[in-house]
Amino acid sequence: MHDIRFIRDNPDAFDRALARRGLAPEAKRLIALDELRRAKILELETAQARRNAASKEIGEAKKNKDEEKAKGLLSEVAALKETMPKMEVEEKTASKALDDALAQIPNLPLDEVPDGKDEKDNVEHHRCGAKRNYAFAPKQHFELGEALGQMDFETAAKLSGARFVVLKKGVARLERALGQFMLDVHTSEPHNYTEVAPPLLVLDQTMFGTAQLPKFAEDQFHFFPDEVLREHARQTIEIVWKQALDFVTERGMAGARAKEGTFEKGEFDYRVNPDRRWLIPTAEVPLTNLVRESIMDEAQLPMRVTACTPCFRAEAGAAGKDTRGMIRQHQFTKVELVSITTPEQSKDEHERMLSCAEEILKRLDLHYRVVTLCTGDMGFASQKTYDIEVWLPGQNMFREISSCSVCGDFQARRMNARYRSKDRNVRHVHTLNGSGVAVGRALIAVMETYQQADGSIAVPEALQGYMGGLKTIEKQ
RNA sequence: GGAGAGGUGGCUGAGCGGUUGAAAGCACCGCACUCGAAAUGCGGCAUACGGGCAACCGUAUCGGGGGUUCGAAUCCCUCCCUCUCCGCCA
Repeated sequence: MHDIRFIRDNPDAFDRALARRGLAPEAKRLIALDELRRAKILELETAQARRNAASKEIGEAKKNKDEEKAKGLLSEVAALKETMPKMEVEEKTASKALDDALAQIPNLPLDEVPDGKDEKDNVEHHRCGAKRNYAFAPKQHFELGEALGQMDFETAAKLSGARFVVLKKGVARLERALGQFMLDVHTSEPHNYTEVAPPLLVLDQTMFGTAQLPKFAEDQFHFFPDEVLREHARQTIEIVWKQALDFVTERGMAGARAKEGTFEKGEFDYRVNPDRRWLIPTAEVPLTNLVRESIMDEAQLPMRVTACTPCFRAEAGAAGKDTRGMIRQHQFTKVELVSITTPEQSKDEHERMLSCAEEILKRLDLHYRVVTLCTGDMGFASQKTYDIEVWLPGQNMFREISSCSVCGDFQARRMNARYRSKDRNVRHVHTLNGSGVAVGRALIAVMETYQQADGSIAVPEALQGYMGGLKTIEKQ
């Protein structure tokens, strides 16, 4: 969420930054909404000030037994109160219009972020490790997993539909080992993140805080309690029934077809609904919101937290993409890193976070590269993002395994997360998040990288302690 | 799920219809005292929004929303949350 005062003071810079993301200018429209809002506030507050002053005068007049004066004031307040409800509604409407518009606008890229349209314009930052040579044609992870009898997509589809998997035996344990290993690395020196086990189900305002809402609702899984859905259905039917009745009364049955499709949905607010819960698409959501609506002490910053959680994504826009294998699932495990910092700390923290994520791949001895995302490929809340792409020999390409973003105060504004600086001022914190790393995709990378000619998987040294000393995953 | 108690500033805690944005204490900041520190004394100390070049002024906020009233932290309704007891349950 942007600060409207910044936009007011720097409309051209704001629009130029949006243009770098390939977006149309917004400053003029936003400033107009803001002016309307402020005019309405002024109008309302002037009336309230008069009402309050008059009320005090009434108190005094009554104390002085000046009934005449009290009466006059009373009628003045009565007249004022006639017009005030309308002002209140107008003020609320104007403020909401501005807030809604602001909530739809993505964060601005930092100066050093490369301009570009899509992932083809991302810029390689550096590489680590090298492609291995195989004396055979390397297979993809699902070929390996299915041949081992430890990765079962068909059964998963029976249970849950497409984009789920059932893991078994060594492969299941390998996934667990990866998560444990990553958490252990991040919670010890020198990374020093604090381990957190957060809720996986969150409220609307929490999803709004990290900017999954309102714009990306279709990418998420959510649910309402049954009684809320029943009530909604009841209201909708009532409204449709009434509209149909009105229409028929007005024009007779013959004209009814013409109006097809125009029946409105009920007055069910899909934007903020206190009865709704969302499955988290990433632990970034609960971890970042840990500090929502609070004022931190500067001494507590930077605050670093990590969690290993399941993540749930509807993958609505990815129909037909990566349909084979575990690359793109509705449910996957991920270790997430989140830092809460002061504005001065966030840029260094971003580099630090990237190196923490890289450390995992180094210890697993996986080949990867780091790219700086271009303006057109960055996420909604991000000011700057590094992706880590791991080499998959079976797929013969680099695939994203981590994404580290610095969000500035964009999320902090939405969450109202602040800190008290040493000079006693209260300011918004900066937030950062990154995968450290995606466990599902790390599993894929390990399987494809460590595959052997006979289809077995060598267990990386760093993981053997987590696998009870197991050195090879083989068919059983 | 049932019964009861309660939600006030960073914390503890008063207020229960009219200079109460809110006593008092703690914490914190400044000053004095001191070679320094402690102790003590004096002063300061909420957030957001709006207006103003500024000094400053206004509005809102005592869990959320709604109502009564000229006026609500105080009265009424409703929702949420916390605690205690009972029931159910992984």
